[in-house]
Amino acid sequence: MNRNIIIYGVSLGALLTFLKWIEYEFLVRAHASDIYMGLLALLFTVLGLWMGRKLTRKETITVEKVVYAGMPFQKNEQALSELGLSRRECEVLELMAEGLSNQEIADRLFVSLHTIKTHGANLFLKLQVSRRTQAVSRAKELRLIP
Amino acid sequence: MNRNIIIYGVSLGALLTFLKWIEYEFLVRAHASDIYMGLLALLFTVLGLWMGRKLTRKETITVEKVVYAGMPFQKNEQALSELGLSRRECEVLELMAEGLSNQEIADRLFVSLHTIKTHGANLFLKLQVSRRTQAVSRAKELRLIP
DNA sequence: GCAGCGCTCATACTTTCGTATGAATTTGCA
DNA sequence: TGCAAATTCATACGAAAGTATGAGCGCTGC
Repeated sequence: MNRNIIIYGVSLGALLTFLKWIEYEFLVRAHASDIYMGLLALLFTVLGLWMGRKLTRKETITVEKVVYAGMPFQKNEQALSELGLSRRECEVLELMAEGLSNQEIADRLFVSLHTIKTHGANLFLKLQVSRRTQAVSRAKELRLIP
Repeated sequence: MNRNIIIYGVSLGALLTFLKWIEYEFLVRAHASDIYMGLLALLFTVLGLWMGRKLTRKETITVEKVVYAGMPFQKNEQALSELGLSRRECEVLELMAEGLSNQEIADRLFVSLHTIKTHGANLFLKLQVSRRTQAVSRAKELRLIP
């Protein structure tokens, strides 16, 4: 186990956490009273990044190695954009991963069963699979879902 | 997305990082000059745990969900024996998680499609689900599969 | 021995899933 | 504003999955 990677893991974890917090707090709930929590997360980020910089002058590491090293799940946005998955397709994929049937997904998203089937077909095409379980398995590989 | 879980994830991540650092530094390399790095990791840990406590006063979350959200997989043998899954059922479950169809599983295990369906039915009964995707999702929750 | 369990296979039926194809509507962006 | 992409809905059919039920075989412990 490389210590540099460990420390970098913490810093990246904190950074990603902060970004997620920003997204959630400012775009979804907008509870101003909790802002200081975000600032603390920012502090985490800065400290972590500083430590990471200090410790990795000599060695360069890949991001993949770190994200898997015990940190909370972070979606692989690059793979996501490369695949060209749309917002709705991602939602369907996540619900598929929870084990919901097409009908249940349709009810959850307030659309028809046909729509979910269409999204599913496009999803399978983009992920190059032919069944929902394969899609979930592949999406996990690509870190599109936890 | 639950913010509490995110923050808890960071704090636990930091804690685990710290423990790993301890293990590495004191048991493997023992470089006394780098101790302040460990202290910073400890600071991370304390801050993270404090934030986690502060943010989870109202809601309680299970530790399992967080600790295993990126840790190396270890099969939950206790849950396995409590459910009473047989060896064959476990094999089928694992192959289901890989996204294989019943027919493919049958071919892989050199048995008939009927057998796999029977195993599947028993599996769903024991896991209290009704579809393979749900079974995989549930098995992941119970840490029967990675 | 034999009862119990796991594994196997089978038939028959229902449900869900996946594919093919077409089309209307909405949305994001140049 | 206009076009491309995304989203939505639909019909129809074949494939896969799931349920119900029954039964034979081999191993293990009492």
